[in-house]
Amino acid sequence: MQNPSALFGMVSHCQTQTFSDFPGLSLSVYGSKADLCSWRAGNGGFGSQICRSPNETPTHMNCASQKRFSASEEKAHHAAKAPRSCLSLPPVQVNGAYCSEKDLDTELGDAEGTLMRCGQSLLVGGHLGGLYTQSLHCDRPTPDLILQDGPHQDTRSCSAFQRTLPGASPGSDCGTANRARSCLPYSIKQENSMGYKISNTGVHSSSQAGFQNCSGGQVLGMTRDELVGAPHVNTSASGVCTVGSAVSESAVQPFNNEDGSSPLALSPSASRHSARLLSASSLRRRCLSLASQSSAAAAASVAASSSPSTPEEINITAIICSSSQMSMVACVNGFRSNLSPSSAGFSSSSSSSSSSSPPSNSCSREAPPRPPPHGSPQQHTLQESCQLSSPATCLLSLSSSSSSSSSSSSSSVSSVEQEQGQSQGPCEGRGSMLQGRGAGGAAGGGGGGGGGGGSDGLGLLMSGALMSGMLHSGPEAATLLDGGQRSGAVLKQEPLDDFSPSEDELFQHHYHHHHHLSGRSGQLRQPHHPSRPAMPPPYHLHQYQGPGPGGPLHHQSQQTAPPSSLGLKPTSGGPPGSHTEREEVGGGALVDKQVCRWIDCSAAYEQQEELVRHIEKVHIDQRKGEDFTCFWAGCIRRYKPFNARYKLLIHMRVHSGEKPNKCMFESCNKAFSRLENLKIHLRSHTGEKPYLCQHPGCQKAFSNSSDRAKHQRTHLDTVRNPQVSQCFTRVLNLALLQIVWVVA
DNA sequence: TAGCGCCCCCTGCTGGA
DNA sequence: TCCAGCAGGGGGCGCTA
Repeated sequence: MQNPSALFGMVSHCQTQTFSDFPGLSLSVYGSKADLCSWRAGNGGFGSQICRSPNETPTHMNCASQKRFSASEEKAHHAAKAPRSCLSLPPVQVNGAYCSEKDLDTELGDAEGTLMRCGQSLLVGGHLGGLYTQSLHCDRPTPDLILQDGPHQDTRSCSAFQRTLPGASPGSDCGTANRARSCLPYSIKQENSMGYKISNTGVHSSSQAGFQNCSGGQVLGMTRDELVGAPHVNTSASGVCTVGSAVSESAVQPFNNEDGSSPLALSPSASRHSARLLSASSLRRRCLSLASQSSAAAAASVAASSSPSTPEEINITAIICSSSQMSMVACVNGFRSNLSPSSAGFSSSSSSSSSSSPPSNSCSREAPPRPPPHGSPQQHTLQESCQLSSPATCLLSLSSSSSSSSSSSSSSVSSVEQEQGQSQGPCEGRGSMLQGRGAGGAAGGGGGGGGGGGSDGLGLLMSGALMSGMLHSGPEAATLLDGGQRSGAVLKQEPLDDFSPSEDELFQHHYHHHHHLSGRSGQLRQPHHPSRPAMPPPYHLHQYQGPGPGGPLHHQSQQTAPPSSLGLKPTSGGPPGSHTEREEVGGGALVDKQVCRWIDCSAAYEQQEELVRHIEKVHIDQRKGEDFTCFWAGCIRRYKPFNARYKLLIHMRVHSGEKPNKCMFESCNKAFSRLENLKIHLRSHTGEKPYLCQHPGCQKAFSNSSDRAKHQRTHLDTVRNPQVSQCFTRVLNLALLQIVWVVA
């Protein structure tokens, strides 16, 4: 059998950052959904041949997903991989020490910043508490040494540590993208895949070049449109990289879904590098998973740019430039959140960020209620007492700021936040989402939430640092640590989508309930949010008579149990029964009611079946040709539409608790909302394990592909490199010191 | 032929043993 | 580490207008 080292995982959309402190060491971020399954068995010697030839086809892959390669996918693969070729690599030197294969075999596993020989793969991210484990694969078709996302199943995100050999010439066989990065050994390539688009090579290369060449400060000072429209930026003198058009493409676009468009809408041109589009959420996960790596990278950049004229600039630039795409985005967002629409200088904004806002993202439930809604954004920022360090918050910040800059006014965002603040205070249960939005909205609002945003960025880095166990002690560090921990905690949460549900949900619900509850708060809400996507039709379900006998029980019962119905908890897709409320009926008995939490709907039923019918009839069927968006309060999808009615229908089972697929085995009363899950469950009865490990020589079988994927990653985590680990340890320490210094 | 519904498969994540 | 469950996304297939 052919060695499955065929590396389909490469995608041209990548960014690479080099560290002047470590000549020849650079960080690249790759990504592609097409990075499917394959790994290197490791039988090649150091500097051995790599990769696949441009003519190789996916049929060479030893991959469980192989069969899934459709013609279009293959095309995508070929388009993406064709430019790549394989070269033999000589041993390379890292910080004065040559990396031997032995080194690679023994030290590389911990992931953060490791070098690999071309063709090798390794697992990264596994140390992040199981958070979004990723793998790297070295597939550098040039005489460079790369660590790059592995082609295994966890292909949705990729990061790579690329080490370029000083003086090495770009691989002649490199495609446009490769040439782009090869020509700029000290550059950053940002993955453009992020889902939506990244189009063709030409565009990519140019944008990538822009990314590689622009300075962080420049970029941060730019608007999203500028980022998009100005892919070419001069290279900073230090060679420190850049957030450039890559950010605009991969970071901004994916998260800028506030227009109500599906992710696809953001991709006018199909990507030739990715057979499948990535969801924004998955992208964020990816980015998050790279946090720790980015920390190290950040430190490297910090070291590289260690001649700061202004601390803020230096630090921020370092942080941002050094971050992986993910955390880079987060940091950018965080700092961008400090910028007003007119956008003051980057450094100044960052300065205000670090000085005017608490470094820690404390979330105190005892925080005083928010001030009146008409405060300035800055006031808002300062008054923001609950800034969870959700990276998604940062992402949202960017999204919000981006969208707000182009389509919605900052005031609109602020007003919503203020509404939220008024309605539920800064830290109510839904906080993680709402605050995320809050920060994001603040960012869009022109500086509001800047502190939070800035902290978020730091939080991400700290989070990564924490994961690496390299924190320094001290009050500042402790503060950051707290933030970082929070960040880390939030990182594991379901990523915020393009925008928080909180705004509309809260508004809708609060508006609705406040009206129904005779204005408990007495604060009138604005009926519309200008930046919101199309809202569900006004069903006026107050008058709707449900299909069930007696019709729906209206929500007035919420007067006695409003919290759950207000979606204050991120039940998002949450636990079955989250739609259930307990209502006191005549005689004092408590009866569970199946409450419809569709926006602007207050129907409640005694029977789940009635609720299911209600949802389907009223909320799904009436959607007709509209996008299939779930407007369930607190739904984690944040109004992101499904591409098919059926999928919305299935999704609604999450909220309704419907589980029509029951296990037919005796003594097994389990039921499932999806047939697929039932089938998987049945395997536990039958003992069927159709998923076989594809690793040569491994005969393990699994009942589901997920387990197999995890297992297969263990095969990748076999190489280590002590030198590189030391490098990144050092880099990480530097980054942490820098962060502490900035905050202090 | 396009649109739609349905299904299948893959994937990621989580929790528990 | 493995098992089990949940849920989303992409794509294929068949039916229908």
